[in-house]
Amino acid sequence: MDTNPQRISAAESEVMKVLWADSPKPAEDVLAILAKDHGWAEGTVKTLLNRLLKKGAIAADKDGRRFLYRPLVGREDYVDSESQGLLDRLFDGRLAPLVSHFSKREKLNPEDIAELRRLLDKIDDDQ
Amino acid sequence: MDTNPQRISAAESEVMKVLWADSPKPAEDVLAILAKDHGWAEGTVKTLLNRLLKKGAIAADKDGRRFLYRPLVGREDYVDSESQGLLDRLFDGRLAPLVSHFSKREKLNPEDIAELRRLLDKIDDDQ
DNA sequence: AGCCAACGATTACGCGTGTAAACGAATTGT
DNA sequence: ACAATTCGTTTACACGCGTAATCGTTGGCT
Repeated sequence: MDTNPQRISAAESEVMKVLWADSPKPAEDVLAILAKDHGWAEGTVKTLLNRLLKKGAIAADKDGRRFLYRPLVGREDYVDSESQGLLDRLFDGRLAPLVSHFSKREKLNPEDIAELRRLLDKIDDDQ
Repeated sequence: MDTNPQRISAAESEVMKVLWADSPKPAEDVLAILAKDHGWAEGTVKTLLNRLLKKGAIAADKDGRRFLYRPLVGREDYVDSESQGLLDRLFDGRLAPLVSHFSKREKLNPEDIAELRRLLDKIDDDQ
């Protein structure tokens, strides 16, 4: 059971990031990285790993005395649902209004614009 | 006190949307809209208005026996912090990777692409 | 003057989350 | 074999949020 996609919280997503970057990994390695990056205590990381397990977002495979954790939810899927959600909530589900917003806020430098243009050209080429 | 910008939750943002659309408004009007759109009870809307007041996101001006509510936080600012937050969390703070992501997920139709191109051209013209 | 209606303020309550500590079982070193 | 260490599991706890109900006050109506 648990066919339903459960939400991954902000703190949990930090754990996912670590596993997406390289997995499978023992809890120890995950802890080491998150302790360094976020100052999280061991218990915190353990809790997050367990919650992710319950949510079906990761799996744990026994490897001798310990477990190796790996993501079940793909990073692309996660990123997609998060960004689509934001677009839906704030920009009528479309990208252009978001870009327009950033432009109005002067958050686009010429380099960004050039990069976007290259991207669009490439998309056209591929199609 | 309360110089710090407090976070606006999802439900609260629905109230903000109503006030951004047209304000000032008495609670009754806000309620009417949200009851219709989301089926929220009176108490729910009152709570949300109060939380927004405490957070400093809206103001209430006495108008006879009731209050008229109006936003203090601008919609643009809200949209900006939300979208910048997402970009920072998922796309290294940059727009291009997001657009690239959408393209890979085949969420960009030719019309979207054309619109983006027009946007970029317009930005260039303005600068 | 007293009661009712309207409206804001206070209180409630379960769930998810951030942040851990404590507990228990298994393994390894002595 | 026993103790210490190492992992995973269970329990904890405060806070924000979604979702209201109830309380209290004030102004209007009779």
